[in-house]
Amino acid sequence: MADSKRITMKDVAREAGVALGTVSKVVNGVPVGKSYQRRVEEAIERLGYRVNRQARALRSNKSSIVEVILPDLHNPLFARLADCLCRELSRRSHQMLLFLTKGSFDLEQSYMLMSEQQMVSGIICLTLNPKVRIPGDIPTVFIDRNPGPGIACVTSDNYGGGCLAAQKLLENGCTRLAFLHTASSLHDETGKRRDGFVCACTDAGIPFRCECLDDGAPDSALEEFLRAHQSEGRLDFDGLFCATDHLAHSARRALNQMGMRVPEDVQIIGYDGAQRLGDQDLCCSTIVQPVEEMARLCVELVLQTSSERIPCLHQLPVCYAYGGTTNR
Amino acid sequence: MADSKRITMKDVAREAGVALGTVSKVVNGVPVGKSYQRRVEEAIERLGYRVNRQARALRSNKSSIVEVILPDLHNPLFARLADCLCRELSRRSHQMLLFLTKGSFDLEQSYMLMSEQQMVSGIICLTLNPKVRIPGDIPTVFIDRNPGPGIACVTSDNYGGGCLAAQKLLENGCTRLAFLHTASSLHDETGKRRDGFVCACTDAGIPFRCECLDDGAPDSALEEFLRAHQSEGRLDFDGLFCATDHLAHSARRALNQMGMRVPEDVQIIGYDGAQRLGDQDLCCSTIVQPVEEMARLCVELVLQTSSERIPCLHQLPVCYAYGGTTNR
DNA sequence: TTGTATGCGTTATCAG
DNA sequence: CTGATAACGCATACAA
Repeated sequence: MADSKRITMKDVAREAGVALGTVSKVVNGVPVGKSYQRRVEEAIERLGYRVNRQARALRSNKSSIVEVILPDLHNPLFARLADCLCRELSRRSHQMLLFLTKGSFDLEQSYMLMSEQQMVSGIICLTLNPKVRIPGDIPTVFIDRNPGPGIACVTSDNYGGGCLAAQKLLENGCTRLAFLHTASSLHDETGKRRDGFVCACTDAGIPFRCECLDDGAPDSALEEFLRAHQSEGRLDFDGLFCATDHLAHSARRALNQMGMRVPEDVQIIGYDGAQRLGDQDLCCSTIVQPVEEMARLCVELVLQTSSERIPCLHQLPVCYAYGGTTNR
Repeated sequence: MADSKRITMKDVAREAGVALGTVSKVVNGVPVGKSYQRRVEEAIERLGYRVNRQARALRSNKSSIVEVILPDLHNPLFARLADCLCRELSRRSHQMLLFLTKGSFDLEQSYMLMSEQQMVSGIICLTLNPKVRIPGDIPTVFIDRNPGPGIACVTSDNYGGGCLAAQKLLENGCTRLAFLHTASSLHDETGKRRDGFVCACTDAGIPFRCECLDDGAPDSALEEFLRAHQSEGRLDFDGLFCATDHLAHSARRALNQMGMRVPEDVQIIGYDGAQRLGDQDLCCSTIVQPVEEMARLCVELVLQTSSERIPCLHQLPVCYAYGGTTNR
């Protein structure tokens, strides 16, 4: 309203009595004569000049915007991820353009390709579609999905986490284990949670079973599963590893409704490290993903010059945390 | 890598054998000769052309990006807000550039002014700084903060919600009430939660007290408050309204640790409608904010042409939801 | 060193 | 209704 027209480099140049190019150099940190430097800086200050990023992007074919694609922000894990990514990008003078797919393959694909019209400097994404096509000429980092050689992937140590969950249940006195997951909670890299679990059980010579719940009606499928494994008021397993905290939480509730006590009758471990209210206590005993480190690494990888893309699969270590659904 | 250079309108024009301006018209839906229309569309399809939004923004001085400023995404309310805003913007062919301030006044201000270099088409923000300066020439919508005439503000009916909380506690048999909040949970519009609560108590002739907890160490301040109001194993109030679900959750935990039972000994109502794991059960009985509607309205207001900015304070209705910390 | 001129991909103006 | 042309704000190769 007040200032009807934008301040441009040309205005600064006029105000400082120098040429346009000189202003550009000062703005971009290119060395320039000492007195010119001062005059330009003063003019910038006086006029309140701010660089127009669109014009810069158009001209230099590079912007300070990174595109981030996630399923949603309801899942506390994704919310934390978005939070950390945003801060880390800010710290490195970049901005986050966020897209939410709700798991839709079509949306994943169209957002993925939107970079072609946006001139973003990179993409960080967590997609479900196993064969999403990526724009060839832009740095891309996947989370929990390994699209093949040359493309970076950041994930937690899912295999190790699966092992760790089994070990912790055994340490806590469990003798028969079970693993629960939904189809969507076990795509690509995260599928290794089961593999690690299975391996640890096998190594220990412990009986176990794995069950995949229908994504459509997980709650009723969950209840059905539990009833099928219950006889005379007891379950035929005493330790349960769930592929996500979300599932673990549902399982705990269903068990309580069936009159079973957690952790007395059955102990549960989830995966993610989701907290109840964002920054308070865990909602279950769990394998904690190092979200902050993962975010940092994603940003580092996506911003680094494409030349040095050495290792493409990055697995970050997880740890176990007590959250009330195990003995300790 | 594969395609070394971008496809531009010029390429399409050459391919279709028409002039540049004609392509632009087709792309922007401006009427054009039937046969030209077809030829251009075919060329676009054949070449896989996509409009360059930066160039468009530079030229037309308008982009499809809306800047959203929030404190963080750990708070489930903010996460839901960001989620809904993102979807709503998408639905209207816009993108969300997200900034997180963690409540820092400086960051709020600098992100607020960043729009000046980004050519965004609007700002939706939830800021704490009472006198943040807004860029004059860009549509801005505040959440939970009313910066004065002419600037749009979207909020839940905080006053009505405060009343409702008191009423519900009374309905559930409480006879002495208390209100708890932190400084940051009670800024500007949200302060009316207390006003409504106070008014309802006064009208009903019910004794009550209000207490402000130190933001720095809310947990210890909380405990101290509770102990001060406890004698012989009983509290001197039996109904507690907390300014946020977050606070309500903390209060419940602290009370449990002190050996008090919720809701038997004291009933608690929070504010927000935060869910435990994003889409599961409420973490306490609460006054639910209509987040989705608020997001929709924010987007509508920020995108509408600045001419018709009639009412500037929009209060959306809240409702009460049982979440286990009251009798019903 | 500093200044000048060109073009990034679009949109908008105006003359055919 | 169509086609050439001039900006938009900035970066950069090139000339001074």
